[in-house]
This record gives sequence, C-alpha cells and structure tokens, in this order.
Amino acid sequence: MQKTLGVRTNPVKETRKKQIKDAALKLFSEKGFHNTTMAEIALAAGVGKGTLYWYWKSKEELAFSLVSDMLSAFLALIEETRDCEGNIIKRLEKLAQRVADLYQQEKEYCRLLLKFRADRHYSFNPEYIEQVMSYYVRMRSAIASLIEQGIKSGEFRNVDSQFMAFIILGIVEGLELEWLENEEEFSMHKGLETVLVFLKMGLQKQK
Amino acid sequence: MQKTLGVRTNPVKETRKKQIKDAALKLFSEKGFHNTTMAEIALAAGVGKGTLYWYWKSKEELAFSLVSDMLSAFLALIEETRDCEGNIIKRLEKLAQRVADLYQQEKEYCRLLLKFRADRHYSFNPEYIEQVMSYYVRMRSAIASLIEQGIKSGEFRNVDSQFMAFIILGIVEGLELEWLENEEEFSMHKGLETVLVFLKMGLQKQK
DNA sequence: CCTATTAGACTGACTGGTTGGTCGATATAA
DNA sequence: TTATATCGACCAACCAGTCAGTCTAATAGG
Repeated sequence: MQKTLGVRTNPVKETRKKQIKDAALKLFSEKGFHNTTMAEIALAAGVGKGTLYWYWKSKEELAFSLVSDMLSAFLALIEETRDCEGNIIKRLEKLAQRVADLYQQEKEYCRLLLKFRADRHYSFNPEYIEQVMSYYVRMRSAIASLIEQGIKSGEFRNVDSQFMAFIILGIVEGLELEWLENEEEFSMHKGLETVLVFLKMGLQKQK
Repeated sequence: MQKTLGVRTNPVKETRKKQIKDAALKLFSEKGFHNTTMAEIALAAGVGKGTLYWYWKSKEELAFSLVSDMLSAFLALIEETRDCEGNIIKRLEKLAQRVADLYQQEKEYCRLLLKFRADRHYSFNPEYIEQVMSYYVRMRSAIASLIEQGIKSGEFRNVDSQFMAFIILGIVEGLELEWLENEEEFSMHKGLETVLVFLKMGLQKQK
C-alpha cells in the first residue's frame, strides 16, 4: 500500500499513550476521577496538557480506556476458565488464584474500577456506561456457564446458574472492597480461598 | 433559669434540618457528591443556599451527617443481634432479614454509602474518614463476637472470627453492590438468604 | 398591652479559585 | 510540502463558601 505524503508511522505513539495512561492510572486510583486534573496528569506524564487531547477526546474517554483495560483483563480470565477442559472445582480454584494475582498486581486498576463503579451512573456518558455494563453481563454469563458445566458433569447440584453468577461476582467484588480498605489485615488470596471452600460445600451434590 | 433576651426556641430547626437532609440524600445518591451542587440541594429543599451553611459548616459535613446516619443504623442492627440471647443461627437469619429490609427501605442511603466509600480517601477530611472507619471497625468486631458466641456454644467449628468478620462484611457489601446495579434481576433478600445457607454449611461443626 | 431590643434563622448576589477543553504556533518525519 | 505530533497560554463555565443585610419570635420594660 502506498503511503500518503507526510504520514509519519509514529514509533512514539504507543509509548506515549502508555506513558500517559500510567500517569493517569496512578493519579485516578489515588485521588479519584474528580480530584485529578488533566494538568496533573500531563505533568506526571511529562507531556503538555494539549497532548492528552491528541490521544483522547476528553477526560472521560481517558478514564474509560483505563477501566476498559482492567475489565477486559478480568473478563479474559473468566472466559478462559469457561473454555478450559477438566474438573470444574480445580478450574475454579485456579481461577480464584489467578484473580487474586491479578488484583494484587493491578491494585491501582482495582481502586480505579471501584471508583468508576460508584460514579458511573452520573459522571459518564451513556456510551461508556453501556460498554462497562456489557463487560459485567459477559462476566456473569461466563460464570453462569461455568456453573452449568458443573451441573451437567454432576459435580454440582441443580441451582439457578444466573442467580449464582450474581452472587459469586458480588462476593468477589465485596472481598475486593474489603481488601482495598484493609490491606494489612485482610488478604485477597486467603479471602478468595475461604469463600471458595464455602461455595464448594454449598454447590456440591450432597451425598 | 433566666432566659436571655431574644432567644427563640426554634420549633423549625429539626424539621428544617430534615428537609435539607432529604433533598441532599436524594441528590447525592442519584448524582454523587461531586456532581451535586449546594445550590441544587438548596433549591430542592426549598431554602436559600446560605441556609445550608447555617446548619452545616461545609458540603462535606452535610454529606458526612447522612453517611453517619446510615452507618449507625446498620451498626445498631448488628450490635443488637450480638447482644441478644438465643440460638446463633436463628439470630443470624433474623439479622440477614433485617439488613435486607433496611437496605430495601433505605436504598438511597445505600447508594450514598457506596459512593462515599469509593471516594472517602481523598474527598473528605481525616476527621470524617476516621469516624467512618471506626463504624466499620465496630461492625466487624460485633460480627466477630457473634461468631465467637457460635463457637463457644458449639454450633460453629473453630474459625478465625476476625477474619470471618471481614469475609462476611465483604460478602454483604458485595451483594449490596450487585443489587444496587441490578435491581430488577437480583434480590437482596434472596441473595442474603442464599449466602447465609452457604455460610452455615461452612461454619457448622461437621458431624 | 404595646413597643423596643435582641438573637436566631434565613437569604441570594457575589467572589475567588479552579479546571476541562481549545487553538494557534511550532517542530519533525516522510 | 504535508500530515502528524506537541505544546502551554488562554478562556468560559462552574461552584463552594461568604457576607451584608432582612425578617421574625421571644422577651423586657414601661
């Protein structure tokens, strides 16, 4: 394909974007959306304020791109687990492990997500809200599918898988909340491990 | 005692305060702290903007007074249950019922609380934050005490009660989150009922 | 009973500071 | 020469909180 005149195949573009995202994530997760200014982000990223608007059309869009990153990583984990073969309990244990790892590793993203969740209904334009909602719908659907696999394979007793998906997602997010606010006293790994034991006892077929 | 000149025993004071709180609660819970202006609250309450500052010294303080109301209601429920006599499982079932009722009845307060939780580390002055934290500490301590009662009475197996308090509070808040965002599809009553069953199975002494 | 006085309750125009977003200038790679 | 990329001064809008002043109920004193 013939390149048009003057088109710069920007080798900087992705790095620059990353650089700004890193700064924005740090600030948003520390101080929240409303208390972080575009000027601060620009300063922290070492670029001019105007540059932010070269890559994103608004503060909202920048925040949303971060939220979206985290949600898709989280969703990928669940969908992978759904699409695996093998013993369902083992897969859930593995998933819990990986979710805890992801949380631990991306604590800033978790904080951001929590803030975004609390705010999203009024702070952001409907387009973004809908996209975020659809992530959660897909997560629940993947979790429900996992449970159905367990029911089919005879490992779980017959439960309402959609309803259980709400509960499981709720529990995980609740633990996340608790963990974010009490890091020293409460470990996400141990928390997830414990509730998984409870869940197994509740879900497995009674002998 | 001789009254000083011109002292008006204001019969309006409490009603006026209530009137403003109602308006503020509605707006904060709908649109969040940052997206609600004092002017809007005053308008909705049918009073002048200056009046808000007669009763509270800042927007923060107004928001905090609302948060505090809800937290103390919630805490009271838990502490009452702790101080009751009787079978621990029955008491927990009753508590779950009452918590779900409170949530249902005070949905706006729940929304406010969630937003406040997400924001509190940067939006509010340390004095308020500390008070909110202390509510949570007391809640966890009451829950832990309940579990210990269960262990002592032989109904529960021996678990780390402090750790379980984190988990239980986390679960309840996670379900609350899920419920607030999916009211039509997810019922708080059913949710709490279900997790309580799971919890019982996990906590009770194995025969 | 009437009037003056006082503190409480209330008001909304105004202020000072803040901040998202714009734009024209500039630089650089192709 | 042209499109891409960058910059930061500037602007318009917004909003928490202030304040000078008003109004009213309760009291004191005549």
